[in-house]
Amino acid sequence: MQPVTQVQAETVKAACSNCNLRELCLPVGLSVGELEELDLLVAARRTIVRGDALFRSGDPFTSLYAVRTGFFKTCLSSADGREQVTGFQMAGELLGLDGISLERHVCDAIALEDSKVCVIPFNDLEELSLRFSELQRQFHKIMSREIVRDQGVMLLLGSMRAEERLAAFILNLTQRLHSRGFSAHSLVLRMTRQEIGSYLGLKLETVSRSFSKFHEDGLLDVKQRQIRVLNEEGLRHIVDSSNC
Amino acid sequence: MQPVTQVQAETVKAACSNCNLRELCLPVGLSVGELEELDLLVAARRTIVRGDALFRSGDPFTSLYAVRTGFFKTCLSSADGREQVTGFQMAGELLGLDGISLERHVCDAIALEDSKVCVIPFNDLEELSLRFSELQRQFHKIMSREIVRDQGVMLLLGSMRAEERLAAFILNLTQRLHSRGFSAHSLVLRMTRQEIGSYLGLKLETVSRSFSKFHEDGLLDVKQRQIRVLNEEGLRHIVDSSNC
DNA sequence: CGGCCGCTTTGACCTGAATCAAGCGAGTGC
DNA sequence: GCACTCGCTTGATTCAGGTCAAAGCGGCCG
Repeated sequence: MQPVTQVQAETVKAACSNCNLRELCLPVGLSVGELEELDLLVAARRTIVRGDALFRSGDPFTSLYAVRTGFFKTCLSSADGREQVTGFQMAGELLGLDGISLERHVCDAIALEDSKVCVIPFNDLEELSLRFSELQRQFHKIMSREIVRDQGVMLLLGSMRAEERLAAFILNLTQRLHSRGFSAHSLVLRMTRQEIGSYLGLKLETVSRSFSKFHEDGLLDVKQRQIRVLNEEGLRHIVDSSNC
Repeated sequence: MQPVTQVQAETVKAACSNCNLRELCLPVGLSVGELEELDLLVAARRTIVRGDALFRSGDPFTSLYAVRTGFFKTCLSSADGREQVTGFQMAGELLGLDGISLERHVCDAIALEDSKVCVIPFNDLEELSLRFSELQRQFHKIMSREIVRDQGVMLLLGSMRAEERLAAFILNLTQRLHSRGFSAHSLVLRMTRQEIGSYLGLKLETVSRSFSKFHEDGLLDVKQRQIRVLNEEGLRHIVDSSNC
């Protein structure tokens, strides 16, 4: 089996076909044969140390990146210096979709902890998805999911109040962590209050105060970045109790 | 030429290959032969009268829609009754991308004036784009553009003040209308203050007050829904004068 | 060990936008 | 032509969240 023997140890371990993230990532629904071809395509890995950029706004777009381990933020900087965190990405999530449109990235992707990504050369991916309709379909679903996610954030930013936003954010994080095999109740925030605030359209003080409020109300245990959800139902109730 | 003779008069007129929107729409970059195949695919048109839905949240997803004439809003309704307008679409823009992910639409698309759309069966589109890499590429770019657009809205909602949001909105509308051959200075709003407010995360009174302010300051001529941009540079200055 | 620095919390105060309320204007139907 | 409705404007008031300021908490490095 040439394809396997010619790659290095780390790479073999990281192949899509035996990656424990494959049910969350691009390979969903692919056959064994298709997976093997995808393995060939996703040859390169990259390690990004905390604080470094995977790509920056203006960089030529060549590849998509699948997060293997670690945690990222994406942020948009407008001409006048405004910065908006547009998302946080964890294992199994795809980065770089923004770049397809203009063949340049339009946002920055910054590692919030030491991270590893699989590099997916986009031309190769497009070519492969000309042959594998399942891959094409899965890729379209991923892009569409991103659009739906963004619209959800628009709903949050456009119509929720501070505590509702934070509650929704925490629930979203725990749910995503849970589906990756982590606890549904305990989490360690990888981002600052500032970054949470930017994402949620709030100032860091407001984020901090809302955390304190949740703590007082027995919904959360908050110790700096260590969060423990004590009353998930209560959080859920905050999110959709708004206009009643 | 069978393909042409077998379709009806209206349809011939509306074929992608001689549609005046083709430079804005899906066919960008396609060859003549590819365009002809696309014509066959986009067989159906639909007329939607003002106030009616093209699709609604929960509807099974079967097709994308390209706006031929008219004007739409898309809006997301959350479980608890919140409503958020997530976008306004005009000629040449694609509707329905949200549905790919779950094979159901997750938002409503409502016609704000009597409108016509081309119906693009999604399975056929995916199949055709297995054969035409240019079509596939163009489709990916359109999806990516939508992601970038949504992130721009997130920036707006997350970090701009009321008047900045409205100024950005007006500039965006005029720019899109202009690139469709309309005046860059005069426009007729197809949506209510309420709908603008929902899109911008503001209450209708705030939208109205901001319009009045722009009028006082000589930036706009506002007569109900008739808008005339008097000082585009001034509007632009408002948008990016925020945090200086 | 001690001091520095970045992040977070908390308090006091301020303000931009929401809310509440009234009236206007333009279409629409009778 | 008149009443009705719907959307828009404008004013008065309120309040959620922003701003400014100070102090606490770790972690890191010399």
